[in-house]
Amino acid sequence: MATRSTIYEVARRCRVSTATVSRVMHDSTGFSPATRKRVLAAAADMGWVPSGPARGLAFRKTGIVGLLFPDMAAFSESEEESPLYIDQVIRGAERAAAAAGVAVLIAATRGAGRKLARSVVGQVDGLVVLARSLPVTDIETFSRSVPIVVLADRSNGSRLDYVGADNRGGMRELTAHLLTAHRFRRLAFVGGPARSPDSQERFAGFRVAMREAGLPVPAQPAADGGFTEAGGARAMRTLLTGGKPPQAVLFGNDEMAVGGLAVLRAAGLRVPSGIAVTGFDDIALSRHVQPSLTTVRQPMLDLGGQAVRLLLARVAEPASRRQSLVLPTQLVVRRSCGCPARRLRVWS
Amino acid sequence: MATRSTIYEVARRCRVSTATVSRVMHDSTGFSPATRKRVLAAAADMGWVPSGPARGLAFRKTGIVGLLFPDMAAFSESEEESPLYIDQVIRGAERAAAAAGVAVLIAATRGAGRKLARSVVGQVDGLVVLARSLPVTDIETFSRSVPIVVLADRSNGSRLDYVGADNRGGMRELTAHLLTAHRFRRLAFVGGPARSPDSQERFAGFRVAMREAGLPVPAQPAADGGFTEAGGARAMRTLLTGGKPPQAVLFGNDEMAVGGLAVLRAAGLRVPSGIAVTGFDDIALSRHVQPSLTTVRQPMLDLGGQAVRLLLARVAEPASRRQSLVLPTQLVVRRSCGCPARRLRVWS
DNA sequence: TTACTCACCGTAAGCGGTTACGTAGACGGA
DNA sequence: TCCGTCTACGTAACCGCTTACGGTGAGTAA
Repeated sequence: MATRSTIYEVARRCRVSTATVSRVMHDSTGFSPATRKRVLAAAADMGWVPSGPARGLAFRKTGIVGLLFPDMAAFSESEEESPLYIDQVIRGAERAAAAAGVAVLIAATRGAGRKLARSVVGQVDGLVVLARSLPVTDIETFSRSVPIVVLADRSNGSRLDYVGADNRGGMRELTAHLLTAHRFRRLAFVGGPARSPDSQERFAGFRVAMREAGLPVPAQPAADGGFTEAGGARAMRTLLTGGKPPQAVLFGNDEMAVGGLAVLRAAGLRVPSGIAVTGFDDIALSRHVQPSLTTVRQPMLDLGGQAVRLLLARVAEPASRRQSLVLPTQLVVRRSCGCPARRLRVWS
Repeated sequence: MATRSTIYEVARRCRVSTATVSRVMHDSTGFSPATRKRVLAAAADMGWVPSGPARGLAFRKTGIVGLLFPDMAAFSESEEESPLYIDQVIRGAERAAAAAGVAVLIAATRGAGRKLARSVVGQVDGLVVLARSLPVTDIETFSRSVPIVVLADRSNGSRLDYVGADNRGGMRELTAHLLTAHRFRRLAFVGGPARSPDSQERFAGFRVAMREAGLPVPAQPAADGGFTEAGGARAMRTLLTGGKPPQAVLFGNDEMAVGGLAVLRAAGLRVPSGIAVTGFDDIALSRHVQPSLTTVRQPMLDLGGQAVRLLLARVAEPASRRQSLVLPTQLVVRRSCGCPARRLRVWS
């Protein structure tokens, strides 16, 4: 049951050589229509599927690209969750890959998984590495055997292709919106994990906007919410217990903002009239929470898609110049910042 | 740049044979501690990663399991989207796989992708096939070369291992809740795509509950929303334009329910006082919409996880008896059905 | 000394495909 | 008839790794 047949068996079945079978399968030339028919028929009714490893070995190409990502949620120790947008990145990557006829091998490196990562590297034609899924030294090592594009983390491997979103620009634009359109002055920024490049870049954008407005520029985020809903709630509470609460809280991502909103609701504070709230990412939730969340949209599908496209380009042309792609973000103004309600979007 | 080195180069570098290198790498026996050290050092600083295809060929195992799913959203023709829960299934599968040290090869078969599916089959030790991603005949064919477990679609291959959620039971329980706790009598069921097994099973559960309550049992869903938010909105509108509107609308999944809620809000109808609404799946959104959505939780991570576990079990023991696993669902009572508000969950 | 054991290691035959190269036969032209 | 060309195949080497098997030298017992 479930026994793979080989090309030899197919060949024997229709009294030709394996070379002929192979040729027929690649619809190249060198066989008569009659043999073609026989081979195809034999292959079909034997249910023959060519061995991937064998082809990979002969071709020195597997037709697979790898995608490594952190999945911290699987650690019970750390409450740190994998941001929801990873799913979207995977989807985007898969689509771009499918368009090129290649499949995607995914593996989470939960801090440890060195072993698995190695085996993935051995299997693929190229690798997309999401931020914080692999120590820099490993990326360095692996990039010696396989092309790599790093996603959303420019901190490492300046030699490598890079794709990321314009976190800085996005947060700067959002901050400027709060500063100019709403004339808020006391803003609090809630960061994600301290070592997360996303978080760092967004905080940097916040600082830029503050500086440009001539306001005091904090050296650190006002609180740290670890990019999780629970963490956002905790951060919100600490901000509330301090002295004078801020006029607006900028959460480093949407999930934290959602947690923050729940705390404010429970505390009887109105959003945005009492305090304004914003997020980042524009996850599916954000349109639906009450009040709807002002945020910055990250082109999540595109991140995955472009990463794969870049990767395939490099696989095809290994010597080409290094590419660095920063995808634009988009300010999404909804209710939670204090902007007037707009007509609800109802599906037509 | 990015050139793979081979085991021969490693062997030559430290003046041993490839056999020895291989032995060291598998920490089997047959070498001195000194050679071990040399080999390890050489391998490390050459950045050698063993070729997956070569290993796969020699071992007749790749250490990869495949996951095939439909991704209809990529079709512009059909508005039909891939349900959000696919992401969760993928995550669950990846975790279970990682626990066993194998990676997951994912590929969407967008109706067509026969070619890609074949190549996936050739690469993997086993395959998980999500409902409606492959015609039954293909599943049949592929199962001759590789173990397959089908996910969420019991319609095909009774010979194959199966994992699914108790859609029928879940919808039956939910319907019974509306019938007994709320004493609703006029219920409308909104289905997904007609050929979706999920949709069919849920509708079946609805019918069972209706019959048990002695109420008229519809032969068809009251409307069809294609499992999408937009489709749910459309379905809701048609239900509203008919004669006497139902007291409660049971959507076949949460996404449609969310679309329905938006329409009701726009139409000025209150939920649940004017009309009750329920969903199915318990996606992340459902807790956050207004009013929060009463629904049935599907163990989405588990679906993927158990599928992979079953698969690996069969790979290890090909002759074992066929397994069929139906995971329980869980009724999640929130506001949209008319149950009293409960304390909001605030993260502690 | 001889024989035997054992640790350590090399040789080479696969695994299942691809493909460069060789060849047999048909056919046409001189 | 002979030679060249072209089509339709077969032969066998190779891709990089694993592993059964055989070999060598040191140590040990007889």
